[in-house]
Amino acid sequence: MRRKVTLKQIAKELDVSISTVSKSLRNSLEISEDTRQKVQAFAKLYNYKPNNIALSLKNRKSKTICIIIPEIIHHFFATVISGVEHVANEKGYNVIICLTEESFDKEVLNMEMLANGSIDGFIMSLSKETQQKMDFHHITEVINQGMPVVMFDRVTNDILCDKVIIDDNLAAFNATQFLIDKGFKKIALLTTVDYVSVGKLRTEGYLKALKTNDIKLNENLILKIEDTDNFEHQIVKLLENNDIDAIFAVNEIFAVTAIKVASKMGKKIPEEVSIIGFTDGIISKYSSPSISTVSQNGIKMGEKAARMLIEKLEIEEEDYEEQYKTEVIETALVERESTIL
Amino acid sequence: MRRKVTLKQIAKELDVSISTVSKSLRNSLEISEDTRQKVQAFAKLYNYKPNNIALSLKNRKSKTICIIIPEIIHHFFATVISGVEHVANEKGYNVIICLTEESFDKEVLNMEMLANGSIDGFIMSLSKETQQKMDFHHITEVINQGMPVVMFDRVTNDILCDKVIIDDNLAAFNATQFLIDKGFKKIALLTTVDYVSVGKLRTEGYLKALKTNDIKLNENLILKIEDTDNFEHQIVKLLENNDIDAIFAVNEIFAVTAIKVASKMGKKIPEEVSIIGFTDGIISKYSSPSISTVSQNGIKMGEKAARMLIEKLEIEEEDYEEQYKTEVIETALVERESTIL
DNA sequence: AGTAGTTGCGAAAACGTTTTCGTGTTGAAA
DNA sequence: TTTCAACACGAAAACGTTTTCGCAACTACT
Repeated sequence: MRRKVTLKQIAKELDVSISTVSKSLRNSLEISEDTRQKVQAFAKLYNYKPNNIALSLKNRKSKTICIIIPEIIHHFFATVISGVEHVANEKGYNVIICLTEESFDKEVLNMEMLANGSIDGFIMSLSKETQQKMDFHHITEVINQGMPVVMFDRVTNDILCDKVIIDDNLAAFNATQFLIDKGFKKIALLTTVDYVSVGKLRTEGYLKALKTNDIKLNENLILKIEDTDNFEHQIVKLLENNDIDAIFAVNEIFAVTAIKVASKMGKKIPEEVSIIGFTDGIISKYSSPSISTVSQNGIKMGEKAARMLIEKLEIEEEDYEEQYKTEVIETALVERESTIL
Repeated sequence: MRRKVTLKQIAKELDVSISTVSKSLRNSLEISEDTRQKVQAFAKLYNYKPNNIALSLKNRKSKTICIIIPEIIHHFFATVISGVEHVANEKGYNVIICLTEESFDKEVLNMEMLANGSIDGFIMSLSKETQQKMDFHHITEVINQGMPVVMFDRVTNDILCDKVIIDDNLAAFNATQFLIDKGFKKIALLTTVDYVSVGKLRTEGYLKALKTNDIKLNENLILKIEDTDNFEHQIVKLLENNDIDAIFAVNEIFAVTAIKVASKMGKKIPEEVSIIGFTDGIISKYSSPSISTVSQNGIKMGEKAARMLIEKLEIEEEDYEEQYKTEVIETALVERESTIL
């Protein structure tokens, strides 16, 4: 067990000053060729690597960013992390993850914990509880301290910062329009409760599409699912009590569950009911039938968010100007087996 | 934009020494009640929080652990992270993630980068390339520096350290035995190439089950899939050229793909072919038919690994004794629709 | 020989903590 | 009045870097 060697030890060993060692290793011309060689050889021999923590303290930046998400066992968030990690790695940054488990308190705690030098900036998607409470003081706090924050997917207008989103409204509109263009008029909507920002927006897109096409809204066809644990019977009821020819679901789980339920009820998909989901995850891809879906490119979102954050981080203090952008990532409709041709 | 306040600033403002401030905040009896109150009030007012980096440097520990995995867009690894994060959080540790994308070089780079003070220990699962190369110098290096490492799932006997695994061999044996007990004798195996440690072990379990039950091995029924991108046609061929009544797949993707392929070929599942997968992920759960599978509790593995690592980290230097454990996490067979009753 | 410029290096400060040790002041006991 | 402990606080070192500045010693020019 050989502890890591430090500048001090090298200096002592070689009987020079710490400064000389440091400069030699950074190839400063201030130091004679001779000494440099000697120091470098010694450092290599003992496998010297500068201590990151000391560097962080000195430079007052940790080259680490934190991504805060509700949960990780969720394909979309996993893809976002992947995107973030990818560009972070490329730019020499580390990524710390924090899971809020949809809890406001954990979100606050995590941010407070890390905002004290450990990290240089945040990339985050709000927890459900935070969205419900509409309490964002922890975020303003951090921003006021001069720490950049980039929000993605689940964002809020109450905070001024960079954001990366998809046009949930438009994407939902397009998906619904797609169904309408196929000739469907009795389109059910499986959505979340309204305080989930993306759910709300997607619901609005659905409504807009109906309106645009002069289809009368039937409230009975809209199912707002609160508890994501046990909602199959709600879908059963929806399908039993209504004559439905297509379903638009605001996420994968809702979509695949609808398929399962419908199949069990003997409805053929897509012949009798067409289904479109949201989030192009692994479920949609491997489901039978595979699910047509609005693809929300998590990797791209993550990459974009990371790029925006790092850009902010690397602006020199003096040329800093407060200016926030909201980037909209393109979505696409991926046609698979759950919709008729 | 109010920069974070430091001990120094408080000291200056209150006209006392830095030591006094520090002690007051830690409620040292050395400082008079009066001064303590004053300092604490001031600190609270200005929302003082100690700088983590400075603490890390001082204490020579960062309270951060790193988890290195091949990829994150993979249900199993996501669950492991979730488990790790959960106990890390509980114990006051942060989690840094590194993705190797199955690349040896990235694995080495990441470890070297972080082993310099940034983190206190590693939790890792080997990349495919590393397993193929059998080059583990980067890991021994880190361990020699006195940094604890816990390996999980994809481990190697060449490294002495704590490990968390499932009994892949036994689990595969049981799954195969389960099929045999149903009366099947023509059981195909969809597995990986041998250098993937878990794939190899699972293959061995399958072979053992056949042997134990005196079923003659038919090499044609074993498909070793190398390229995970485009292997459907291989499965098609397997099913076309052989009379098969059951399939054991060493992962979810293989299993669900087998289902898709078989269904397309008109084979009824589970009536004509029963299928068992490995890894109880989201695909198996939501596939139609849902897939019977060997459940490998990622959360538990992550939790266990984190606990083992943190335990090592918190042992006092003097009572440290080199002793490594390998924990085996229980697996279970989850019966779903892809196997007959 | 005297001056100016170059070369090579070291001391020390800084980043923000914690902690050990020292020291001056007070109060009480002898 | 002297002595000593208790009290309240500050100086400084330490963690491991980088960087500024200062200072010798040498070289080269008048």
